[in-house]
Amino acid sequence: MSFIARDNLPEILTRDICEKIIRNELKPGERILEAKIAEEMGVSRSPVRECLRMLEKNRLVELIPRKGARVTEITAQHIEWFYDIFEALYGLVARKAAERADADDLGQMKAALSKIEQAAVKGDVQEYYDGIFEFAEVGMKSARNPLLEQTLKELWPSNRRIQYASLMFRTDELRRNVIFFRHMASYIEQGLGAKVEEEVRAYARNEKAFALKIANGKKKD
Amino acid sequence: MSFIARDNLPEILTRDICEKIIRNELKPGERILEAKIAEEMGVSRSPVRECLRMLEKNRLVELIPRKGARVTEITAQHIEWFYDIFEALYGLVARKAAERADADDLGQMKAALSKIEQAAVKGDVQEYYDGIFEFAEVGMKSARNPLLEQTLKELWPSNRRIQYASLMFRTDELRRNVIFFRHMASYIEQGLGAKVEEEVRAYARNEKAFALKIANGKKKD
DNA sequence: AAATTGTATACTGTCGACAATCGACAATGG
DNA sequence: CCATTGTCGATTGTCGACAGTATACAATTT
Repeated sequence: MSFIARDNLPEILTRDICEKIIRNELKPGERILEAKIAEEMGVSRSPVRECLRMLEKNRLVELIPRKGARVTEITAQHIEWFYDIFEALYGLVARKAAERADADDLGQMKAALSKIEQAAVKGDVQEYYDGIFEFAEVGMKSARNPLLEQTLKELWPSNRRIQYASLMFRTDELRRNVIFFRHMASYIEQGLGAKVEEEVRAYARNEKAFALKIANGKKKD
Repeated sequence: MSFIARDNLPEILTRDICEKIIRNELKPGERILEAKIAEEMGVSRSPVRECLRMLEKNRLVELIPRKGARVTEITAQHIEWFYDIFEALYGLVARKAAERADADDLGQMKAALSKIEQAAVKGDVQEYYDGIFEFAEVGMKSARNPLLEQTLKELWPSNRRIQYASLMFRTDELRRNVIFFRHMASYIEQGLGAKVEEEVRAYARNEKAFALKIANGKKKD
């Protein structure tokens, strides 16, 4: 009765390295050697290569032909670039979700919302972020655009990477941000597309400003 | 003195298959067998596998673990999904381009514009599309957001695939669309971000409607 | 000493072979 | 006759080996 994860090797490797990059254990600019990873994980280079392609799709590594893989940089500029796209795409998600969410979607959204609220009260940053991603996931599902969903999910690791840096500075912000989510859920329920879109965009700009403040605040490290 | 293309194998394969999918020589839903491609192209399966990952990034094939690759479907829904994203992201490109384009950018943009205008007059659809993509490329460069650029370029093959279907129906439309591009160029030059953005979004909605009309017009085929 | 060339070596790119898995169809039992 | 299980062929997943290329460093020249 073995419950061996029947996930394939490349995905396991990807998750592992992904996490290391997000947690900044693998530093920006650092080289990733196929053979080294392969040996560390006890597999051959083939699955490692596929894993690197996936990480490239997630913008966590940069693949240069015949030169190998490097962990991507993440400067203030990168953060700006990311959030500008974030704003546009989640704005779209929000608007469409308001148009198309059904009762089931709304139920899940409220569940995610209360998770966020409780986490904010407790000051549990980890659970707070879990809740946010859950909320976002329901939103994407409600928007009924799988291509958009896929595109955003590929950016998800970048998002987590950016947020990770500001995790410990966040505790005070949580309560303020909860308000955004309440508004979003409410507007979506009422089908107010334009309003949610603006709410989400405002949230994105807010997040961007916060992430930039942190990034600039610690030039060292 | 051999002028062998020193591009790597995977890219050559990718271009080849990419073109076949766009031209509908490989049909939606059709399976792509690694071994078959490998033999046809006289290479081993390794480069073919990498090529398939790239095609997946471009949304031209779908990769299902242990089941292989299939050419993605492209229904009216897919077209809607695509253009909704197109509208949001190119809207962003346009706005940022208006903020950031320099004299050099504007020069290149005008060159692309006159290429488009001439092609429209001649009714040369191929050159028209070349011009459009050139215009879009300058726009993306001007927007100074490499992440956005990368994201959009990954969607580029999908764009071409959708357009390909309507290529032959387009001749009349060209002149009308040229007006859009004139406006865009002009607004960008004047730095009118909000105006270009709206112009681009209108253009996207226009394209979407056209592509949908074609797609619905020929349920057969 | 600075610039250039040569050379070793550490990688990535590609290959062919083998293992694991899936799907279809046949065999078996109810 | 239907459902279940077994088997086979086709196809993907993984591997280790070798080929080819970039990089760092030493040797050579100016």
